[in-house]
Amino acid sequence: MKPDTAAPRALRIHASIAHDLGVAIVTGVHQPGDTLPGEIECAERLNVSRSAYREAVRMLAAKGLVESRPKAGTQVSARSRWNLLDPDVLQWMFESEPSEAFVRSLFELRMIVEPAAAALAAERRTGRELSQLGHALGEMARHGLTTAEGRAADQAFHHLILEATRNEPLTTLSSSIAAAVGWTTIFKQRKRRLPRDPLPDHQVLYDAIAAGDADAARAAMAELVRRALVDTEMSLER
Amino acid sequence: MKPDTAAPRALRIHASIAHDLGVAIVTGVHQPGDTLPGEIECAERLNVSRSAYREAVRMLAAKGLVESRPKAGTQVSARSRWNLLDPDVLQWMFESEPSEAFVRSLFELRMIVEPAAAALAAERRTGRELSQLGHALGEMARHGLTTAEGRAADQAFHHLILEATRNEPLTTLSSSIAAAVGWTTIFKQRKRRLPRDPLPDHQVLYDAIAAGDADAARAAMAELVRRALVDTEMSLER
DNA sequence: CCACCATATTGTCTGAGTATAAGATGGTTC
DNA sequence: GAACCATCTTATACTCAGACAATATGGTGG
Repeated sequence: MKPDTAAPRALRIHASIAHDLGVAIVTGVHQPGDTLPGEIECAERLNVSRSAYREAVRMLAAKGLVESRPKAGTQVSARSRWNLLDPDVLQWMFESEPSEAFVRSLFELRMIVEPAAAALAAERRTGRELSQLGHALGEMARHGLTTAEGRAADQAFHHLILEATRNEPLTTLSSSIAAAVGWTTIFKQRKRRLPRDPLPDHQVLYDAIAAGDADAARAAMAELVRRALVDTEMSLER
Repeated sequence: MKPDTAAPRALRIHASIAHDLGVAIVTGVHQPGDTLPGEIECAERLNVSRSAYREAVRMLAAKGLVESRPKAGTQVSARSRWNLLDPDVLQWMFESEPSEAFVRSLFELRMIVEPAAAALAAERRTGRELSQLGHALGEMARHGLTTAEGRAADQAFHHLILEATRNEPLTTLSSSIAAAVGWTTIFKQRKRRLPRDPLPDHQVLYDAIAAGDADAARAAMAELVRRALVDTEMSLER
């Protein structure tokens, strides 16, 4: 299987600056309301051209992190203007120990959205999707969650459920959050033993979706999210 | 009262190009997978400099609408990569008659999220927030939903509820969607008589939140979202 | 209190050169 | 012969530099 997306080997300069600046903002190095130094000064300090720096700032502005105006300079926006659900912003938050309050907020949102998504999927999944779901479940069982293949199957499983909801915004939302949260979890936890076998819960969820039982699917997914919260808390506390 | 955000009088060139290109993409003029003409050609065609055009593309890339790579050019990304919950993207979608399926998806998501938010708000609202909520409700009653003041009070009412959830990501999500949907609704409907007085429903919601009754708040908000769906459908069908 | 103005800062333009990876090319292996 | 792999070419985005324009701030004067 070839990589589905040919990602650039190294981040472009503008992207890497956007990343660094973005991280600095979400971690509070630059607080909301702060005015960044001028373009010329920043660009020189980073040893990049003004255009590269400007493109980075435009990206952050597109994500609501900063606002630029002539004469006023570039300010860090109020948190309420940040696109907290932007995949990049989420990733930046999780790159450096997000506050426990934020993580809990995110899981609170997942707890609202994902069980509802599972219920929709149970009602709308096609036969084809069901069989793909079954295949992913089988792969998870074969390889286990400690292998790359197993984790890929896990992600495929959850992604298939989202697609089965036939709801694009909901799919976007859930996969963004899951990606950011899940990535750090598996990264920090790879040595640690998983506290409990997650497969039975997945099996229950699969059965509910197969049966078209929305309520059972909702309950099973709620249990899975609850487990993910526990795992994430463990990996963040240490 | 002075304007809370000093918005630039006119959109900057890069922002206006990002807007136009963004609309062209979300409306399908440029389909996912399409490769845009080169920077030089596009910039010339639009009579702008390459840097302005590039900054526009960078903004769209930050929202997941396009992907640029040397030699390959700039491609419109698959819909699954779009940040459908980005406020700008949402606004662009609603600027030109979104598909009914998309609108229904959005309301399906609201129907999942907003009642849950109301329930959280009922449990967590402070006394101060409650009194502000009461004030907003009073302003709505005084001015009615046909006046600017009344609509401002309505928005304040709903925003206060979101803040009371103490959940930033959830607040971001709901206000983005509500802004995009609400904006088009009031715009297209301003001449039309509102089909039913929305105030009683707001009153019920307020009472539930005041009483700290999560379930009642959930139900009341569900009713409000249902009404909003009807209003939006009416304004889009015509 | 309002109107005006100076000026710092971002915004825009031009033009040149570099780096990347796609796609063609040709060679190698089964 | 066909499929695979290494190499080269080249289109394209990427980066840089420097100049000028437009904007809105914050002060100044009426």
